[in-house]
Amino acid sequence: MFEYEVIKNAKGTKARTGKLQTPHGEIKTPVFMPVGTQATVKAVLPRDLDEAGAQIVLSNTYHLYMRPGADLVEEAGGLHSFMGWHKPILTDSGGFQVFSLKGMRKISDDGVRFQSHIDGSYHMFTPESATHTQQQLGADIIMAFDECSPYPCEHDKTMQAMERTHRWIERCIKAKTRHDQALFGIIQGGMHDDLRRQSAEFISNLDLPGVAVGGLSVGEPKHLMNDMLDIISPILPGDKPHYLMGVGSLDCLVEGVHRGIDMFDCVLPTRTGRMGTAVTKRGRLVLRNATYARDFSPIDEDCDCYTCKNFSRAYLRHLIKAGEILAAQLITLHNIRCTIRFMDEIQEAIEQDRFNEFRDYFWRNWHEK
RNA sequence: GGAGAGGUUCCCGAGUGGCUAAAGGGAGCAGACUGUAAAUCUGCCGUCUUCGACUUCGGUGGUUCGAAUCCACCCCUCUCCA
Repeated sequence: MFEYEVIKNAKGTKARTGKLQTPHGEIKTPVFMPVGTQATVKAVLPRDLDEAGAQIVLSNTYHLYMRPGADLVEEAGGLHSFMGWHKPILTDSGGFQVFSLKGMRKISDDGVRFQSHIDGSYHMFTPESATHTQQQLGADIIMAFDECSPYPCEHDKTMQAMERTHRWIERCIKAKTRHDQALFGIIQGGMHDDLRRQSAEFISNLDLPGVAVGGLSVGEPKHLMNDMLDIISPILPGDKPHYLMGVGSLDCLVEGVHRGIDMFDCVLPTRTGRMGTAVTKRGRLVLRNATYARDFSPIDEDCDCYTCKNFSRAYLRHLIKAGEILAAQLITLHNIRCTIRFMDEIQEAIEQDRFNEFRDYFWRNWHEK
C-alpha cells in the first residue's frame, strides 16, 4: 500500500528523486505539499490545487479535532471525501500546536493538555489519541505526536523534549491499528548537534516508512537550520522518504533538497499570498507596495499559472488595496503553482544530473536577503 | 430677509485657556510572516538632520505669562422659517 523508491541519486549532492506510492496515488519527490490546516487550503479550490500540480496536501489533527470533530469527518467518509480532495493527504499530529499554542497548553509525560483556541475548553492529546484521531481522519500519511522545542532552547530542556518525543513515537506505533496509513517519526533535538544526531539515529532505526525532521524553521537563522540538516542527513536511511516539516521558501527548498530532503510543507506561500506577497524564483514581490501601482506586467512573465496568464501586478495591487478576496485567491494560486513548479524543475535537474548547476543558478538570481 | 449650526493636521471627526503637533477612525506608506489561533499583526503618518527646533486648528486683529480653545470684525458652508 505504501512504498517509497529512489529513482535517481544525483552526483555531488544528496539530492535525489523518488516515487512514493500511497492509497490515493503516487507522489513524485522532491515534493512540496501545500498546507490545508482546516481541511482546506485557504483561498484555493481543490480543482485549482489539482490544476496547479499539487500532489498531496497537508491537514491538521488538532484543528479538525476541535472543529468539526474527528467523528464527523469519519462519518463523512474520511478527510478525502469530506474535503473533496482525492489525491494523497498527510495529517500533522497536532505536535506543532504544542509549540505554536504555547500559552494554551500544558505538557506532561502522558501528553498535552490543550485549551481550545476556539472556546477555551480543555482537551487532552496523547500519542494514543493523536494516532487514533488521525486514523479517524484517514490521511495517507500520519505523523507522530511530538514535542517541538522553541528557539532558542537550552540543551537540557531540548533533550527532555526530544526524549519525550522518542517515548511518544513508540506509543504512537503501538496505538496504530490501521494498515493503510503510513506513520512517520519525527526527529527533534533543537539546534544542538549531539541531540540532533541522537534523535536522527533513534528515529531512523524505527521500523517506519518515513522520517521527518521537526523543530526547524522555528525562528533560527537559516544557516543554523542547514547546519542541523548537515548533521542529520548522513544518518537518514536512504530507502525512506525524508520530510522536512514547515519549510517552504524557495531558497530553503533548494538547500533542503541538496541535503537529501524529499518532502516539504509550508504555510508560507499561502499565508504570504493572502497578505499580498508573491513568490518568484528571484525572491518575493510585495505586491502591496506602491512600486507596482502602474506595473502592468504579470508577477512572472515565465509563469504558467492562471494569475500570471491573465492579470497584472497593478491589478493585483488594486485588489489587495481594495480588500478584495480575489487578491488572496489569485496570489495564493500563483504562489502554490510557482513553488510546485520549482520542485518540478528541481526534479528535472536531478534527473539530468545538473542539480548543482541548478542550485548555483538559483542563488545567482535570488535577491532576498 | 429672519432663526440656528458650523469651519481642526490628506479625509471623517474629538478637543472649549497650559498636560495639544493636537484623541479616535479612515486613507496612505513600510515591515513581519516557514508542520496556519493569520483575508493577520506591527511601525510610521506637519516640516527639518537626532536630542531638539520650527510652522499649524477659515482670515485679521485683540485679551492673556500662555489661545485650536476667550473677545471683535470679516470670509465661507449647512439646516430651518419666510
